[in-house]
Amino acid sequence: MSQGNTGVTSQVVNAQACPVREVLDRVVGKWSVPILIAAAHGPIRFTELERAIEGISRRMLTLTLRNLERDGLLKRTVHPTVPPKVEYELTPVAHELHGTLLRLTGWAERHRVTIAESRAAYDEERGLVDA
Amino acid sequence: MSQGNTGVTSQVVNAQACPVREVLDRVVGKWSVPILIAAAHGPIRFTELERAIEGISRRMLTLTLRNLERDGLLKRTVHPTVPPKVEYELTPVAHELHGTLLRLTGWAERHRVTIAESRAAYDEERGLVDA
DNA sequence: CTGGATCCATTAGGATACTG
DNA sequence: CAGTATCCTAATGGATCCAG
Repeated sequence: MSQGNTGVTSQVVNAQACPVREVLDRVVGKWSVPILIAAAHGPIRFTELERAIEGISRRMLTLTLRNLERDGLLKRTVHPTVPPKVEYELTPVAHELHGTLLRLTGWAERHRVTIAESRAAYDEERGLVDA
Repeated sequence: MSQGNTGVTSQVVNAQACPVREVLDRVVGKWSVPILIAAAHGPIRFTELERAIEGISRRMLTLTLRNLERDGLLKRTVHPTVPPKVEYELTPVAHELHGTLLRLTGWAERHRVTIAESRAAYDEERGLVDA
């Protein structure tokens, strides 16, 4: 049991995670998750996203939206009205990811206190052992 | 259906994703996922991780391991032998995350070709429409 | 073997101002 | 409303050398 990794793991992680990591880095990037979750309930407008996420800059919202659209995770629809109206919605591929993202945030919610405590304890041991 | 986001989403994303995002940024960071997956099969040594992940620098491996240990996701065991032997293994909290991480990489594997194609198509439309 | 420390290049990302 | 462009700082991360 203590040797379950020797020689096998390297191939699993190498061959699969490497091309996958590029995808994941993009999809699970800093702002991608909240955007995908916010857009999961239906088409959502630029300004709505900007307010919903709070903390995101207009610049990063634009950049992340572009990347998600480029990767085929978001569908961008421009309504040629005045003032302009642009809506973003998940593509089928992104919808498939939604459940997993909820699991991810669910896990984070359930354990965020425990994690914070662990971090505090760790810092205390190393920061001011006996001062 | 096209208005499912108005006013409701903002609270969902704000109140939940914000504290959660800090946790996620750390856990789903660039190198955390491959490390957690590689360590899921049982205790694994520093050098084994270094070879298994391939592309990670010794520095980033150390830093990410420290963060994961600090957050209580990895348990670090030092065997006082010579030469030293250090093993990392998932904590129960991290084990709870493992299934979700596999879903995540599974999704990335299934769609990475589609995503690459989408990206290429997007670039072609904008890069050299008729040149 | 398992790191820590330092230096340096790249990139992410905020602030701000401007536009169709 | 929905962006784009520019500037500038902070963080990321590789390379290298040193150490218990």
